[in-house]
Parts: sequence; C-alpha cells; structure tokens
Amino acid sequence: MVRKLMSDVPLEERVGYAIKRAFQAQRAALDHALRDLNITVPQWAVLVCLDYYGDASNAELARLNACTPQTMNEIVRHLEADGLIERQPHPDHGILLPARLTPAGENLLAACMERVSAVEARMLAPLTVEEQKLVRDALNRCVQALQEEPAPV
Amino acid sequence: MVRKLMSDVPLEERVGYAIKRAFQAQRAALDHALRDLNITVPQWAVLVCLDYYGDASNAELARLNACTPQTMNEIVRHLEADGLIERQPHPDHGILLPARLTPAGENLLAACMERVSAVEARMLAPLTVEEQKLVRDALNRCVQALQEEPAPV
DNA sequence: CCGATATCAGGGGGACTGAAATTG
DNA sequence: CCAATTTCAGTCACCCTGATATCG
Repeated sequence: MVRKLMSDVPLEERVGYAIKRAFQAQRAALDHALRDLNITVPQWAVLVCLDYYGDASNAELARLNACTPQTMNEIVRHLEADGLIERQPHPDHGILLPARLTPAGENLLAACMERVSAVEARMLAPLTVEEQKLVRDALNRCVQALQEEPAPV
Repeated sequence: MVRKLMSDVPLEERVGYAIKRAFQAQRAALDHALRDLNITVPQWAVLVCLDYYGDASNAELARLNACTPQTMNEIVRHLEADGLIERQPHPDHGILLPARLTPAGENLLAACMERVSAVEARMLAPLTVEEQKLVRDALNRCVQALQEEPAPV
C-alpha cells in the first residue's frame, strides 16, 4: 500500500471502481457463457437489438450500441456471414440496408438468452428486488449525467 | 418493439443492462478525458496499481487486472517504452522483473487523476452519498457472487 | 449542395491461445 | 521434475479516423 498520488478515497471505496469491476466480472461471465455458441458479446447485443426494436439499419444499430457505423458494419458483416441476420435493400430508400434476424439467428439468440439469464440470476442473487431497482435507477442517472455534458475539458 | 425472444423483463429494466451502459458511458468519458495525455484506460489502470500497491511484477499486475500475463506484458511494454515505468531484475529472484513508476509516470498519473476525478464527480453528481455507498456495496456483492461459482455450465 | 447512409482502407491497443526458456 | 514467471509468435474481434460513393 503506497498510495502517493491517489486522493484520500481508497480504491475499494470508489463507485467508479466498483462499476468497472462489476462490468468486467459480468463481461467475463458472459464471454464464458457464450463461448461455445461461437458468438461474442457485442454480436449478441446486436441480435438483442434486432429482436427488441425490430429491423434496423447499420447506422441505427451503431447509435443503439454507442459505437461508430464503421465498427458496427464489421460486427454486422460477421453476423451476416454466419447466417444469423440478413439484409435486404429498403423498398423506399435505396441506400438503407436494414438487417433482420434469420431463423438461425432467432434460434441462437434464444440459446444465448438462456445462458445470459443464468449469469444474471447468479449475479443478482445477493440483492433484494428493492436493491436491484435502486442500483438500476442510480446507474441510469449516472449515465444521464455523463451524457448531458460532453466533457467540458 | 418486437421482443419475441427476450424474457418478460424489458431491456431498460434489467440491472445487467444498466451496468453495461454505465460502464460504457464511464469508459467513453475516461477515454475522452485521457486522450490528449496519450495514455489509455488500461495503461492508466496499471499506473494506479503500481501507485496503490507498490512495485509489482508482470504476473502480479495481470492478476490485479484480471487478464493474462501475455496481455499485461504488452501493456507494460507500452508503458516502459513511454518511460512511465521502469523494470529492474529482483535482487533475490532472478526471474522476477518488478515494475515501478518513474518520476514521469508519477507526474502523468497525477495529471490522469485530475481528469478521472472530474469525470467521477460528474457521474456521481445525481446521487446522494448514501446512494453511492449502496450502489458500491451492491455491485461488490454482485462481483463476489459471480466469482464464487466459476460458471457451472 | 447538404445531410445521412453504407462501406472501403488503414491502423492500433488489447485480449486470447500456444509454446519456449528461465528460475527457484 | 515441477511450478511460476517472462516473453515470443500468431490470431482476432473490436474500435477508431479518413475517405469515397450513393441516395433523398
């Protein structure tokens, strides 16, 4: 224990550190749970979006996942190559190329959700329902606070 | 809104989804805050570990950050190339190569902490101190629950 | 002409597995 | 011999910036 430069608040007592650890633990558990299904967490997140919001273009998926269209394009190409989604030109807007789940994609998503739900249940087991609600609402307020100001530098 | 395969709980009401969003927002804000300091978030995390726990070998740093020694080795090589850390063979254990902060590393870490603290303050502004404590403790319990069982498959 | 979209080109940090050499 | 450490080699999904072409 040296801590010459950290502020007076120990690492273990920082909320940001707890968020980082929780995300890493969740991400690792999800990675492991989805590994033998041959799908990554970002890819699974796209399948969830398509099931949840319906057909969506690459640009829409990028906005939903907070990444660039170029990054999303690569994820989408993987999913398309694996036959999990298909894309047909939009009938009215020639440039739009909305993606939709294929039957194979729906089947794989269903299998993913079983694994994901098991991980979530394990993660939330120590919390009461009230605590879960409070944590969720508090984190959502944090996200909103970070997104309101685009970092004043 | 289609939601053919998701369970009955909407996406927005899932704690796991809130954790993911909070981490992504925090990570994006930190990326932006540290960008002009020419250091990445994983690299900064290593500097924090060295300041917080003292000198540490590559294997120790890998364990602290929950990644493989190979991955940590690459991060450490970046930091060493930038003159932020230095490594000297351990006097008693010839194979150990503990890393320590250089003066340049300490200065950069101090600059990083200013930016990071500003981000954290912005993120936690909507929460009361009690809420911060509850969120932190709840998340820590979640991490513990995930780490206890190594995924029963 | 402009805005939004899709996509190609290029690059980089981070993460992994596999394997080899070293040391206690 | 074994366990831990370090590190080379190779691979990959992801994420970015820049640039281009297309459509409304």
